[in-house]
Amino acid sequence: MILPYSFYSRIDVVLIARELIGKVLVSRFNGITTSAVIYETEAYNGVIDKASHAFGGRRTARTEIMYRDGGAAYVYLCYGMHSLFNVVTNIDGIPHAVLIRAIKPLENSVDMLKRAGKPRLVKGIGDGPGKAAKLLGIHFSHSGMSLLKKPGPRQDGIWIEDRGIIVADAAIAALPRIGVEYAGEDAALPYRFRTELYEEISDI
DNA sequence: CATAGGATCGCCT
DNA sequence: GGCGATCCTATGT
Repeated sequence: MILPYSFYSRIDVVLIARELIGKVLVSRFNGITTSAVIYETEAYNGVIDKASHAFGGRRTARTEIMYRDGGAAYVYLCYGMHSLFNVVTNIDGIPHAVLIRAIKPLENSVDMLKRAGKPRLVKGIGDGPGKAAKLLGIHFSHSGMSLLKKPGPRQDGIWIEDRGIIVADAAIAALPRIGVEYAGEDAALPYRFRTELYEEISDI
């Protein structure tokens, strides 16, 4: 089933980041539907989180998306070349987000390989936030799209499904986030979640 | 208007 | 492990 508003609108972005492990991220662009299992995420805890783009209540044209009601895509350009895909959580006015850091291709991997410019599936193909977004064809111009409804077969869209995959807490490591050294004491918070279960390229 | 720097990646050694 | 790519975004004058 597609994850509903009630999943995204909750107050605990760290819990949501953990629960997104094992969920299936799906995109449909130009009639091509691709999907992948999420196996690494990071929580960004709004205005009190020094690592967040919304720290201190900062509002700009870019970060405005994060202040929206839960269930929207926040996609931004990093290092001038990588689109990084985030899920907006919490309710209108509270800028929580979860960065999707790693995915394992599921359906239509051939199309994902084309996007990645790779000849075949290899370990690590979707390991990294820039690579994950690229595999699914997600671009920073898609920032603000709703994740709450499946598009029609000819419509573009991004959504997340729960397909009943259960990942035990014991299989999920809580780690410090990557690339946020500037965030002072918040850099050490265990807001990154990762499981090794989907790192290998094989059937699920 | 000018500028510094970034929630990264891939290739090189 | 080091470095260059590459350009938007935020901030400051």
